[in-house]
Amino acid sequence: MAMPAATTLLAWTRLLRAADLASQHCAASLRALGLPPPEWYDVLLAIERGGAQRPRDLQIALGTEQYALSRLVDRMVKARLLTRVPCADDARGHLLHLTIEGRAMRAAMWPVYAEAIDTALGARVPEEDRTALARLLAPLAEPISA
Amino acid sequence: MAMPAATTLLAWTRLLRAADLASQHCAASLRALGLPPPEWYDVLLAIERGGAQRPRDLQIALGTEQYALSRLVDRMVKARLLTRVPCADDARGHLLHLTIEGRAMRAAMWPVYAEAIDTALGARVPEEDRTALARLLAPLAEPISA
DNA sequence: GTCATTTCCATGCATCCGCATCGAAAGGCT
DNA sequence: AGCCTTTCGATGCGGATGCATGGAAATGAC
Repeated sequence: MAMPAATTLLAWTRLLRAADLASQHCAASLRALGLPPPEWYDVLLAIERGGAQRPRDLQIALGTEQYALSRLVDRMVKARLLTRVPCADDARGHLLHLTIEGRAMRAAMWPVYAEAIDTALGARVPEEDRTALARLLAPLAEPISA
Repeated sequence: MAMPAATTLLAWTRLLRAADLASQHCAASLRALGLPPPEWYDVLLAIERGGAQRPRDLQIALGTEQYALSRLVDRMVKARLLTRVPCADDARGHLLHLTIEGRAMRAAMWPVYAEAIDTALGARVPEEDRTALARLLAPLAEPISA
């Protein structure tokens, strides 16, 4: 029945609550300005940094579900931020390229996204504690049962 | 443009990733045994601990959106775990009572929920670090802009 | 009392998610 | 070559979410 230790329960509830509040705040900030949700930014950034990629690669990098990414890409293509280009060496897949508007959108989102992150996290935890927090969270940011 | 500090970005990504992995694991564990999702447990526990409550109280205690809770309660009533009882002193609302099955369900969920929490968190972070983690997360678990 | 405001909860509608499954191509085996 | 298995990505369908709004009761101002 493995009753978790009290410290485990406390860390658990705070972890979930903190992440929920933070991501809520971030999504709300973007939405308030008519900008797309955070996931869009993550996709745009990943492609801008890593160059054109295949859905599978993005899926792994971003930790999303396969079908979720597939549909997210659908929406972003429809919004003309991404294009699907047939893949030369694998006819099953395709490469995701940023459009000009895609780059522009990422640039437009960044200040808002950054500000939201700083309000939700940076401004509420001193530098030293943020470092410690990142260190303590490191093992938890790895896939479970590793 | 408030470019967040590097430590802020690192803590940010790990916080979101860690919480996502943890809650995914927990939801998956329950689902694998045909049990309801974690939110149901939280509602059942809150009522079992605090006695019959009004939706508004639960909403605040659990940090959910008003409409989300309303529909969550709908589902739980339909599943016969909860009953809505007219409220004597306020005809707008009602009190949420646990049914026998509600109590039984909470009891049935707990071992699985507990095991999942321990696997996702307790077993991956030593006691000392969990304490530190809880302390560092404390400010972030409070509503933003407070 | 009357009327405006606020609180409490539900719901229509569009979107999004989760699960299972599918078709198609690639890779492996004999 | 032929066939089986694995990988890649999309999608049908039911259900959940978010947003806005609705209606009804309570509260407050006068």
